[in-house]
Amino acid sequence: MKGPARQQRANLASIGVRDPIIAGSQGHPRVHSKKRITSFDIAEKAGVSQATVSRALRGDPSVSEGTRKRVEAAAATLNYTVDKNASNLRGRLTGTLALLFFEDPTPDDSHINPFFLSMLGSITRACARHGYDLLISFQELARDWHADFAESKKADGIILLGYGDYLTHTSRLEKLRARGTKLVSWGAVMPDQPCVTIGCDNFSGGRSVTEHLLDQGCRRIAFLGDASRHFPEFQERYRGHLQALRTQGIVPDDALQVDAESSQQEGRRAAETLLARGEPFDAIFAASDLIAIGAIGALSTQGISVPFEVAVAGFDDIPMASFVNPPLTTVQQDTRRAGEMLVDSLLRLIHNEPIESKMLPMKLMVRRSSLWQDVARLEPTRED
Amino acid sequence: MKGPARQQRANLASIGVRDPIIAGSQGHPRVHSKKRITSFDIAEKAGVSQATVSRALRGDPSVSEGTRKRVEAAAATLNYTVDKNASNLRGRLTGTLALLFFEDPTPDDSHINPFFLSMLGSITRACARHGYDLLISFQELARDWHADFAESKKADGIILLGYGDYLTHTSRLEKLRARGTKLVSWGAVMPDQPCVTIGCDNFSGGRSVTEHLLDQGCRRIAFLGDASRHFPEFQERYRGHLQALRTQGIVPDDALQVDAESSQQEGRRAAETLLARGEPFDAIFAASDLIAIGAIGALSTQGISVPFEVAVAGFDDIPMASFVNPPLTTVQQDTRRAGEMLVDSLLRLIHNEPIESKMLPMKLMVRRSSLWQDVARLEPTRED
DNA sequence: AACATCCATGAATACGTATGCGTGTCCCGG
DNA sequence: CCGGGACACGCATACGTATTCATGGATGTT
Repeated sequence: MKGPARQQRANLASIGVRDPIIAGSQGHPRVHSKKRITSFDIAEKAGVSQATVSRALRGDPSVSEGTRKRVEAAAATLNYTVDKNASNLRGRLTGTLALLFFEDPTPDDSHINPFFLSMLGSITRACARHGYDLLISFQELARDWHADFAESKKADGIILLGYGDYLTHTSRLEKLRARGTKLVSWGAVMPDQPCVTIGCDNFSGGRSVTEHLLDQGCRRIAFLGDASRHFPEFQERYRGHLQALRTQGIVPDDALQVDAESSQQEGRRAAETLLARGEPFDAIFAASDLIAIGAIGALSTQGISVPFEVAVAGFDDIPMASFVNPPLTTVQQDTRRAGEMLVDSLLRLIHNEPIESKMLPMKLMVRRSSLWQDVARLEPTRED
Repeated sequence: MKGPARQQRANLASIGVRDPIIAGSQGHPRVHSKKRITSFDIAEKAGVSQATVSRALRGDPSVSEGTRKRVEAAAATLNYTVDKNASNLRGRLTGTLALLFFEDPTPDDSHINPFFLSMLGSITRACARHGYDLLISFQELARDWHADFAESKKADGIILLGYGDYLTHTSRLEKLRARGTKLVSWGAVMPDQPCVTIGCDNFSGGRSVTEHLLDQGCRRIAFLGDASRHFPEFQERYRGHLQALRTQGIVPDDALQVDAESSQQEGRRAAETLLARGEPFDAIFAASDLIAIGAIGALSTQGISVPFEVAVAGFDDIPMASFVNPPLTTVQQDTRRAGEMLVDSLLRLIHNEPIESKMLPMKLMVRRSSLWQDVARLEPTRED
């Protein structure tokens, strides 16, 4: 026993000086009692030490049952909550995952791409199920996003989400990985991925769309979507498209491909470009549903009937797809499963369990927009 | 001066013992140099004290220009980022807002209500614009949500979002407010609100829908939506509906109101219930677009034509509304503006500026689903 | 030239929690 | 009656930053 030792600090019924051990120097008299309730208060109330409070509250087995109950009761009475900042500072985990969302290059600012909204929903849900919070942050591709989040320690891991080639910022990703930052990304699963990636099988998806259109008897199938390497997902879909064509012995015609990013405006524009070229075509494979919907609008404006004159298929199966007229044939990405996988993978990574990139299967959803041949012209307009 | 004083700590070129002042006892030799880079390291590198680093990095004007530059350079070189946990612990702000999202009572688990998804998007954007991060958390109404977030100090303020009567958990809200928690909510703006609320003018919106239907010549207008006090928004819409009727001297018929929560399933069920009652009706005012869409499905199944036999209007103007067939007449809530206002208000609250509840105007969007009377049966099916 | 002033900086904490280590107590076998 | 566990728990400290107070030097004033 060395003197009066450091008393339990507690600010419940306490006065003036905060910390007796240094009371000699000069304690700020801090009168305004609006202090935060801390574990010391709980400790006092429960008649134990702060350390025991901490242990009790986080379920340390070395605390006896009775003590735990008392502590919990005291905490409940005082409406005490652990300060996550302090907790995170001391421990090293935050119980939070970060979602970095990369904008489409065309931020039309009004609506977020519905597909990502859907992913957002499922990721949020998956996080909730695991007891994690989700920190969301929009990012412009140009910015120094890696710096902001890397070590700011606000999250235990990062999920990268977005269309486009954000994954090609390899140097940044490398830096992150070098520092041990845990991250997984959504996107095209490519051979030389700089980080673990979960994505849908865009290649197979693309192939099955084109196969379906070919089955309908279409022969000149246009592809609307940016096929450059800046949009790996689109590129994969395009590759699938080409392979399906070649399998049938059809030689792809470059004149039937028009670049477009994922929005209705772009889809409309692309379709108009296509029409302006004067190349005959009997089907459109749009790299995303939004493009498809925009394209249908353009065709419709020009009095071209879908699907009777031109069959159309999209990609993503956004909720809208089944409600447009005609209902849109498309490829469904299982966003629910995808979100879960992203979160699961990230959590495993955080716990140092082995994980690897994975490709999810896709499902072709055939609806009226692609039923080109001799199809029932009977039912004029009904929901699917 | 008491002895060698506590040296600048720095772990860059340092060896073994971490903290010289307690070196006497026994310092863990911590060999693995995977230590975090701290402001002390920057301080050493820049030849200043840790305090100066902190000041320089957060733009304290008392730091000279030269010093600041040197510090910034050092920080950049070492890839240093401020540890938000420590920073938040010391300062009292987190630079983060929390969004508590209350599930619809019917969590169909696959898709989030599109209206809220839209709000989510605009809130996220607004936060980003203000340089705040957004922490998202789903909540079940039953749970002790107030405890979890109140003082966990992960966020500077809270936005409450959800349909339903979560705002009536007055005791919880009171507790929060008593503790000085900053919060704003989205919802029906009612007289005795327990906290600042931003909401749309549901009453006027409801009234204008019914006025429009009356203008079309409809006289027996059914209302599909829960009109109980558990859904204040719906209730307000219903009140607006009733007022419009009474203004025209029409006596509301209780048989024309069917409870429904906001989902397609519920809409379908409600419409079936209505039909089963055998009461004649010539229009449906659905309390939300999802309900409306479900109802149209039910009518369509029974071979009842919309809008020729029954006019239908919804509420919310979710993206889908303009794409269903027929395009749905509805009331637009300006989610973009709403999200901005929520964030703005919360930030003001945090900065102790005065704010008050506010109601946003709504806009009636007339589309084909409600054009009941002598309308052009010409155009069979075209996008809006 | 002496003194008040201002500026840039350093020293010393506090923020609230988690945890390694040590200690007192109780129980049991010998 | 004693030694050795096992068990619960308290002590002291570190986590990394922000801020208050003190300080030393440069500048301005009479």
